[in-house]
Amino acid sequence: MANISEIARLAGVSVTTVSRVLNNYKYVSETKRSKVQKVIEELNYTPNKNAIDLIRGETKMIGVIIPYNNNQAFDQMLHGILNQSTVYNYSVTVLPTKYDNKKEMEYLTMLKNKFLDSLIITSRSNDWEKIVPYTKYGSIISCEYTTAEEVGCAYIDRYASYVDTFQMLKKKGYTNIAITTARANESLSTRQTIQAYHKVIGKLPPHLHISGCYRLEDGYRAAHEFLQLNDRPHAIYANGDEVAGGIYNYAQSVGVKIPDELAIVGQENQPIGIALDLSTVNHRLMKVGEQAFQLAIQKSQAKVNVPYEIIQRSSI
Amino acid sequence: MANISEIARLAGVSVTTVSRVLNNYKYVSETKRSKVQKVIEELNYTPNKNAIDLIRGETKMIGVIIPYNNNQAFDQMLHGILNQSTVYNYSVTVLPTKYDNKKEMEYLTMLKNKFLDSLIITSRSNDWEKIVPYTKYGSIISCEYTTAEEVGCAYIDRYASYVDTFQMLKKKGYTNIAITTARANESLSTRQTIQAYHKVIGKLPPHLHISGCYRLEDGYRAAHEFLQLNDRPHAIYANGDEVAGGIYNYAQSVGVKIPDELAIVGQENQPIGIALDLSTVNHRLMKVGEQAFQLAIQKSQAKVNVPYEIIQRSSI
DNA sequence: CTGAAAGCGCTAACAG
DNA sequence: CTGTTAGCGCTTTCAG
Repeated sequence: MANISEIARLAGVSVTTVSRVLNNYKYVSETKRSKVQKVIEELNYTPNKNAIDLIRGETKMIGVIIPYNNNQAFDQMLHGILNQSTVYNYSVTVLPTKYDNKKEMEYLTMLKNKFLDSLIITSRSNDWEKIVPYTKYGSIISCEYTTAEEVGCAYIDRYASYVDTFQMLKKKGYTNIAITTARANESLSTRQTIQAYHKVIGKLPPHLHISGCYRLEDGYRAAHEFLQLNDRPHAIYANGDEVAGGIYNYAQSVGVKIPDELAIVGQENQPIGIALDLSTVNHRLMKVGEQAFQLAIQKSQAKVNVPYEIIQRSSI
Repeated sequence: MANISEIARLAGVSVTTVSRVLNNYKYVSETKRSKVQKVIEELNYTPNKNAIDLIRGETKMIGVIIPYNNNQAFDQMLHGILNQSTVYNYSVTVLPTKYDNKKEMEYLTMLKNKFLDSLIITSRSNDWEKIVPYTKYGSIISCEYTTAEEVGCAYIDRYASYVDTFQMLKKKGYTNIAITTARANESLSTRQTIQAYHKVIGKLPPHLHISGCYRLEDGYRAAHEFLQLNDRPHAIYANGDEVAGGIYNYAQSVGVKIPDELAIVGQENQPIGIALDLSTVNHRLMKVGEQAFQLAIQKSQAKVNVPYEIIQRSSI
C-alpha cells in the first residue's frame, strides 16, 4: 500500500510537507496542501497507525483487565469505560484473566511494551507489589480500593455497604442470615463481607456461607443447600442479582414464601432483580467504570469513592 | 527505556543476535544466548510491540463492531469472541458505533491503517457496498448473513427462526399476535420478523408492532400500549428476554394471566427469562461469536450457519 | 513556508 | 553460528 513518500513523490513535495498536511499544520501553502490532498484522495491513502504509535510512543489504547468476560458486574464496569472511550476517542481492549496470575502479568507487560497507554484493573489476582512497578510504564487504575499511592482508584466502599446491608437486615428482625460469594477467601469482597458480618451479626457459621456463586444456577444450588438445613436461614444476602434470582426461583419452587419465610437481597440492580422485585444494593458499577476511565486518561492517582445505594423491594 | 541495540551493546553481540534470542531462533550459541538473556533480565527489557507490528505488518488484534455496548445480545457475541481470543492469543478491541455511519467507517479504517488484522461486525449501519472494499486490507466477518462473497459470516437463519416461532404460536391457537423490535425498518431483523409474520400470520397491523425496544422498561411500555387496545393481542413475540420480562411484569401488575390471557415469547435465553419461566428462541449468540472469531483468524469467507433452538416454557 | 536527514525500535536478507 | 545493513512508515529537528 501507498506510503507517505509515495504521496510526497506524486505530489512533488517532501514527506515533511505531506506529514504537515496530514497533521493539519498551519504553515503549508494552499497550493501544496490541496495538491497533497488530491494525491491522498487518488491513492486512497491512510497513514499507518503502527508507525505513528511507534514514533509518538503513545497509542490512545487502554486495556481493561476483567477476570470473567461474561459476568454482569464486570460487564457493567466495562460498559462504563466503553461509554467514555468513544467520547474521548480512545480504543479499549478487553483482557480476560480468569484470575490467572501469569495471564495478568502478560497484560501488565502490554503497558511496558508500549501497546497500552493505561490499564484499568477491575479485579486482580496478583499482589499489588507485583503490579505497582508497572505504573512506571503507564497509568494503572484500580476499581477496588488500594493503599498503593501510585495507583488511582475508582472504588466503592464495599465494607461500608456490607455493614449497612447487614444492619438493615438486623433492624428488620432477621436473625439467621446466610451469604453467598463468588470466590472464597482469596477475594477481598468476600473477606469484607465476612468482616461486616462479624461486626454486625456475629460469627458466621460455615454452613451459612456458600461460595462459587456466579449465576442463576449457583443461586438454585445455594438455596437448595440452605433450605435443607435444620435451622434454615431467614435471610440471604447474595453476591449478585442473578444469584439472588436463582435463590428466589428455588424458594418459590419449593413453596417457601418470600419474604415471610425467606428474605433475599441481591447486588448490582440488574434487570432480573427488577423483574422479580428483589431488594438489592446498587454499587453503581457503570459509574465506577466511567470514573476509572477518567482517571486513566488523566493519569491520575486520585482515589475516588463512588457512592452505593440500597434499593428496597418486596423480597425483604 | 532500553531498546534492542542497547541490549546488543551490553551483551557484546549484534542486534540480530538479540533479535534471534528474542524470537527463539535455533542458530545461536548457548554462550551468547545466555549472555543476552542475562542482560535482558538485568535491564528488565521488553521489546516494543509497535515496532514489531510495524515491521511485521500484523498486529494480532481483532476489532469487534457492536452498535450498543450494553445490550445482552451483542454482549453474548462479544463473550464468544473473547472466549476464543484468549486461547488463540489475540487481543480484542471493542468498537461501539451506536449505528453511526461515520463512526463505523472510522473503525473500518483501522483495518486499512494496519491497526487491526481483522474485523467482526455484529451489526452494521453502512451498506455492504461501502464495507466490502475494506476486505482488501484485512478479513471482515459478519454476524449476519450477507451475499457479499468477500465477507465471511457466522449467522443464524433469522427468517427461518421467526417463521418457526410464528408457526408454533399459530399452531397453539393464538390469533392476535403482536411483536416488539429494536430498530424499525432500517434493521434487517425487523424486516425479517415482519416478512415471517406476513408469511405465517398475514398482514401486520401497525398497532401490533412497537419498535425502540431494548430493555425491561421498553417491555413495560410496550405491554402497557398493547393491553389498552380494544382487540388486545393474545400473544407477543418480543425481540429479547429482557423486553419479554418487562412485558411479563407489566401484565402481572395489571392482573393479566400468563399464558391464558397473554402468551409471551422472548429471544436469547437470558437469565431473566429463565427466572420468569418465559419461552424463548435461543439464537446461540455466544456460539455465533466463537464461530466468527474462527473465521476471522482463518481469514475465511465461509458462510457458517449456527442453528437456533426454540425453548418452550410456561409463558405460552 | 519547505525539505533533508536523523531517528522511533525492530526484523530479515545477505554475506560471511 | 554471527554481524552488517537496509528497511517498515512515519515525525521532527534543523537549516534554510
